[in-house]
Amino acid sequence: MATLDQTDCEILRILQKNARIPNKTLAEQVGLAESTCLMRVRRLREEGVISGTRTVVDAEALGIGVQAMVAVQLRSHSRTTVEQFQRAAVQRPEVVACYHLGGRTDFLLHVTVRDPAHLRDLILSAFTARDEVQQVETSLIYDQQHTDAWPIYPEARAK
Amino acid sequence: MATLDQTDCEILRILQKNARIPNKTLAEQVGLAESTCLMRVRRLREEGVISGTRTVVDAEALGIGVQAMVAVQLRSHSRTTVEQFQRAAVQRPEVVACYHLGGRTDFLLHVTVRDPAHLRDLILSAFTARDEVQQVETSLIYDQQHTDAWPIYPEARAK
DNA sequence: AAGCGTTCCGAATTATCTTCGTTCGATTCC
DNA sequence: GGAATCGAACGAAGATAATTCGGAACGCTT
Repeated sequence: MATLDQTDCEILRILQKNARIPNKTLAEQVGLAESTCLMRVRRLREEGVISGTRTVVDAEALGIGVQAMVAVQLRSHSRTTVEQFQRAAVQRPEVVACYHLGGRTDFLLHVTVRDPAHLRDLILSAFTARDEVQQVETSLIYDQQHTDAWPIYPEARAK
Repeated sequence: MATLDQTDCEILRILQKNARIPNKTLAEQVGLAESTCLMRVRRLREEGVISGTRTVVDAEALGIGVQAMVAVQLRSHSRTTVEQFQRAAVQRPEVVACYHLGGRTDFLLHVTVRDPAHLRDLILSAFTARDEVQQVETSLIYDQQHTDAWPIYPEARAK
């Protein structure tokens, strides 16, 4: 499968920052005709390089007063145990991200809750209470920053 | 400032999943006329409830072969030290997210790299080498899942 | 019940997206 | 070498969607 050329990278960089930029404007910025630009974007979508679009919302406006990272260690690392915990974790609405890690901690859960009391309830009922969980360590998120575009490394588009 | 009503929540839930849904379709799904729906979306944008839109790309297609969470402990917790480290971390292109935490670890960095060698180079040169850094613990990300919509708690829209 | 503000609607306008036929340059195949 | 083929790009026309606008319905206050 073809690799991403410079124009593709440019398109991806712009679209990552703003998914709703008009195709017309995007075409101008990358120096292509509208139709050609549209074709490239469509191809990127069809090939799965672009997997979706998201609207970013303000956590505070949603009533999310507290965010935390919850590090979880499991008692056993059998496939069934791991998968069972993961399923339980991600189906909690408060859990917005679930990272399965190698190393000391097995899972890192990014949770979004109303307030400290809500956090406590969530952790006690959803994590600590589970049999397969050995240890839970919660850290409040004071501040978070996200880049608006992921890096692109040359020779990309493996699949 | 007004609170989010049920329709707003509905709109936000749909837009979080798909930022490029046509306004026409969105209006149908929430049971509003196009013009009214458009007005509500515009208001949400103006009020900062919607802070932007992002295109999600496939990490593998970008040449990102390895992702990791890097937990960093600083030697000092003075404001200047913390801010200095944070600035240095986020300006690295490989760092796509930087969480400032309370608790044992000070920072959690989500890094995206080509391969294990790249990871090693990044950690040694960007983190371990820094004076303000006391300890670094790296965990590979085996798997990650993100919810496609954050929870919305009643009585929202504080500001 | 009248006044006021808010929310909503639908049609007309404007802008954008998408398709299509064509051109151009590079590569391959006689 | 020269014709045929392929891929990528373009621009105009047609389809689709976004945006604006005047006015109607609703709920509250007075």
